[in-house]
Amino acid sequence: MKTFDKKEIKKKSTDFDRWYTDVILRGELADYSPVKGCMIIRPYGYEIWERIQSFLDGKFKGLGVKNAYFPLFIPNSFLKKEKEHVEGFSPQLAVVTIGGGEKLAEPLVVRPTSETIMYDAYSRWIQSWRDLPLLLNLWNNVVRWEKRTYLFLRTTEFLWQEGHTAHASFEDADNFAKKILEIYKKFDEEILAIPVLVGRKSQSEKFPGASITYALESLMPDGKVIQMGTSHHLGDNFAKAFNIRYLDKKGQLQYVFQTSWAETTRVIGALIMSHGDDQGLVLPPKITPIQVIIIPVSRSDAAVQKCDNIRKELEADGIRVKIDNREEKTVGWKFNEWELKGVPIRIEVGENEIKNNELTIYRRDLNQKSIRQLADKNQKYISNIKDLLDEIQKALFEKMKKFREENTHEVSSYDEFKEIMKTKKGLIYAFWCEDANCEAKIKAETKASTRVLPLDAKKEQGRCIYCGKVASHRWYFAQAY
RNA sequence: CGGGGCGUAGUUCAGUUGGCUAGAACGCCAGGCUGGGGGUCUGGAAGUCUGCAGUUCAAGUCUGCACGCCCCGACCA
Repeated sequence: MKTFDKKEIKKKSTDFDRWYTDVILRGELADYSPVKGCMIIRPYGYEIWERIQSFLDGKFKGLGVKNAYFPLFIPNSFLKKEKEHVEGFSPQLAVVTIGGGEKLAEPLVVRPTSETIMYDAYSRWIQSWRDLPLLLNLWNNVVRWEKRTYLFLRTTEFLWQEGHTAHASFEDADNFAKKILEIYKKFDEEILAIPVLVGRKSQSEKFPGASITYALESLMPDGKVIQMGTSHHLGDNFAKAFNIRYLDKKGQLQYVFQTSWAETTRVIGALIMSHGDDQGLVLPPKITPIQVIIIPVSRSDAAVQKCDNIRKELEADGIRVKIDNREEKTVGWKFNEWELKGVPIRIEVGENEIKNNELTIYRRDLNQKSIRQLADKNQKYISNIKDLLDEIQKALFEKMKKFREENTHEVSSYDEFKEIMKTKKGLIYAFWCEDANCEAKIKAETKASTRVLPLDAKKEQGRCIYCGKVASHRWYFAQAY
């Protein structure tokens, strides 16, 4: 018997970056493409994206948001209308200068984000207070010419949703931006089982053109942090640049206040990193394409029948279940394959199970096999499996939450700060005077940047970790992906 | 965009001081025996050795240039 060559996948603990890439490629989530920096998302990975879309789309619609589509190409001049915006995005743009064999009069930018092309339309569509709020969302792709790429986390082209709303007042816009944050938080924590920190970005880290950027950040097992989503309060910056005005009830011409918010295929990267182990992917039950894989160990009629009975019963209750009855693969091969692909529960059906009226269940998150006796032949499997899926979902979240707690360091000296960044990394919670200069120096010296000021942060008295001047809040710092 | 590494079968790679009719393993295809942790036997298909130019009787191997990919930094969701 040949043993599985574990060298095909590096260990998560010792070769984290390599492990991450191996798991994606071998798990058939994605593949490299002929175009540098662009990735192919394979069916198994795309199915995860579809589940993400389906959950978020439903929640957005619950807030009254409608989906729309805007063009891939944006006139170059549009981007220039908002000063910070163009400065932020210029280095990353792909620009089309030739069309149909002829040089274009005005270059077209491949959208890096759609604010400008949408708000040009908004300026025509919004005339009256009755037109507000205007709540639109796009499911599309965007292009940002990244110098260095990494599957799912940083690719030149990526998929996302971008929501864009216009409101009558600053407060309305702020409330909406925060409602979106709640949706993202619920999604990240309850569906992806990844705990997030929710807060506000510093001036230097905010979206180019925004007044306030809110973000959700998650700590990964290697001690770095991934931004899981953002929700921007754009103030009236774009309204002024694009002249988006409405007549209020008193007949006064007013600028609108806007939000934009996004969550991308990047979260799939976070999903892989957060839960995976040396065997491969570990997918939370609520997001995985397949929740239960049934593997017939015997080829007897009785075993085949039993597999099919289990499948029908689980399917009837909405569980995503699949039988792997491929003739050409051996049982051991199938075990390894579905572990690599992160299926939460495996049910093995052979002669023992039939004879003893029991179920052999393998839990992917714990890599543990257990045998469950059934009281009689008519007892249903469903409650067992449903409860177990819930239990796994919770266990994955709790595990990550515990990890975050253990790797969040409240520090009071810069030496301590530096020491942590040099060794175990993780989240650092420390006073900062909010001077961009201190922030830049800390980043240059330790790689840690400010991540967020928690939404519920209380005002305290302290001294900036770097310069020692008076500081009123503690911020989260970490090295970001 | 800087620094490093590498381009040979689908994949990972081997290929000696230049001698090649270019190999292995895994994978793939056909069939047999199997089946509780990547099982096994037999047979088979598969290559513009990244490209271009040069040196040479002879280039996968040496030289130059180009292109591509991977890794590490700065930029970024």
